[in-house]
Amino acid sequence: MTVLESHADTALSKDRLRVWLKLLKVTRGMEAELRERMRVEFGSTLPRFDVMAALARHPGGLRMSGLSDVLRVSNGNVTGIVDRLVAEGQVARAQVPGDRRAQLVRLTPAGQAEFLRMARTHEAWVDALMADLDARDAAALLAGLGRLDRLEGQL
Amino acid sequence: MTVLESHADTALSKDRLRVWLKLLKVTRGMEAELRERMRVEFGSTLPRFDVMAALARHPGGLRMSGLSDVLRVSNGNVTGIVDRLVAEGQVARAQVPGDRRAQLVRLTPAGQAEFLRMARTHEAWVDALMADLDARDAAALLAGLGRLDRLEGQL
DNA sequence: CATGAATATTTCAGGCTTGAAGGAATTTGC
DNA sequence: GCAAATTCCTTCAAGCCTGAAATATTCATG
Repeated sequence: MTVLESHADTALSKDRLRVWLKLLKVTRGMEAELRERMRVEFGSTLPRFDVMAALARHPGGLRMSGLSDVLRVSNGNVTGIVDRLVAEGQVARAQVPGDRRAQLVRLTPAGQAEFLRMARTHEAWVDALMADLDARDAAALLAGLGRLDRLEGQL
Repeated sequence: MTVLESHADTALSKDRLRVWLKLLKVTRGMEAELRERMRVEFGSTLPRFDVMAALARHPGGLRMSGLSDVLRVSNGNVTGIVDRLVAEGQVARAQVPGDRRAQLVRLTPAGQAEFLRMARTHEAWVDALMADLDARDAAALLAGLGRLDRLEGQL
């Protein structure tokens, strides 16, 4: 950091703030659109879809705390979402042999089928929402976002 | 769109999905960090800060529906947040002369002072969280995000 | 001017989210 | 083997958020 940058409110500071505001705007906008479509098309929600996606990537199942870690969401939150998925029959809880505290959560066959249906559609939605992005734009965004992602980990 | 791109799951599709997932991860991560700091440092929240920021940019005040438009949040949501800000003394509701349906919401002097304090700190937090971003990165991100922002408006 | 349409806001149910507190089971250290 | 610390999960209060319904007021039109 040079002397010229050592005070707040440099041009760079302002640009970073602008990036943050745009990041928020774009992410919230896309999320709102995807949430609405999820609701109308599947009668589901993004958090439920996220849980199912995590379970789909772990065919052996995940513990509640495993879900909490993977999704970076509080434990209590996972409890509520899994409760609803169980009520819908998309997911099942099972005992963990050696540990009576833990629960293993797995997609049911119905949940697996439904997830595949949702995942394909969801991917197409994202693709359409990002239609303006060519391979170059995507690479540039991934690079920039990668920097932000790395820095956060350090906190 | 060329013939090669006319089926789902092209490399570009995958890249777009990757961008979306990273966007979500970075935004959620930063938001969680900012939320926590807002809570600890100011006993406040991002939604309340957003409302105050909108009002700070409109010294004449905003109607409830104006806030709803600017923040892109539902009407009912604004009601609750403004209720809390009123209870805290940061914001006041006033009658609109010609229209007894409407409410004009304004920052109180205390709310204005508190907002300035929060805004300065918030900007510094964002700056620090994005320390890895140089002017070039910021410009690239703004450009890429701008494309996503534009496309959404078309929905 | 009356009445039906449009507008501004609130209320509500349902769901997501957190942080904190609590209960149950396991692990650790002596 | 046992007490203390840790781990796993749930519960809870408070807040945010949406979409839909209800209320109140204003506008438009005949």
